[in-house]
Amino acid sequence: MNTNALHGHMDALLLSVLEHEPLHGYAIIEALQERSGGALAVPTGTVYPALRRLERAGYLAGEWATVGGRKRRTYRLTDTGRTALAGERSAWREFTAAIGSVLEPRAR
Amino acid sequence: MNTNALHGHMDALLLSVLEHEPLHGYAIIEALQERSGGALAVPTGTVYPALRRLERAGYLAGEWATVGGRKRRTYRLTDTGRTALAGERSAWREFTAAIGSVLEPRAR
DNA sequence: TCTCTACATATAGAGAGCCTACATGTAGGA
DNA sequence: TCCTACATGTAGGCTCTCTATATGTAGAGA
Repeated sequence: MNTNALHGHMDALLLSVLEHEPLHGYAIIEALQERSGGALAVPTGTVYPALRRLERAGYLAGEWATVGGRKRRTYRLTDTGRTALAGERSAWREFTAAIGSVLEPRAR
Repeated sequence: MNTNALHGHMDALLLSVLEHEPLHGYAIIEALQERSGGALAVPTGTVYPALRRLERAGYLAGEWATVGGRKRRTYRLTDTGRTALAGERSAWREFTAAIGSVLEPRAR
């Protein structure tokens, strides 16, 4: 899929994937791919900077850990992030409704 | 609505609005607003360059006309554009399905 | 007559955000 | 030893949308 079109929806995706459990970047990428049935192949060069951005925004809290000799930065959703996620969800519904009404008007 | 998030979907919108009748830029903007129930307020600085881009791509054919003393550039969908629209529609369905599956997973 | 609003198109420059390509390093299997 | 999976990160480029601005006509109202 042309993930370029994600423009602006990446945040929602990342927050959503972290809703129920903290994950590190690499695992987030895998989770996105799995949850979307393989459709979302988001490159690392997109995800890591985005996670930093969301952390700066206060939506995520990141923490370093070492597992099996490898360093990981695990992110969890903050309360502010949880609120933001709810906002992103309703924005997504509005967005699809608006585009959908133009693209696939119910003939009536 | 944050039309910035339209990124990449503008083309589909424009092609779709021109599917059944040729329109000029200003009328296209109004049609988008009307069809979306007021949700899509796309600025002229976005639409006019986008129309030129689609014309260069061969999806639209534009023609000058004068109506009531005002000059208009009326665009109609070409055959190539019609094919592109079909592609945009299926891309849109894939896109929403992918994001949707991450954002609002059917709890099951 | 003057002014305002609607109609109508267009460009320049800024900003956002995603991408490609590259850099770095560990662990484990062939 | 080499390759693959795991794991994070930066630099620079590109595309597309936005804001702001410019230009001009037609018609309504003061």
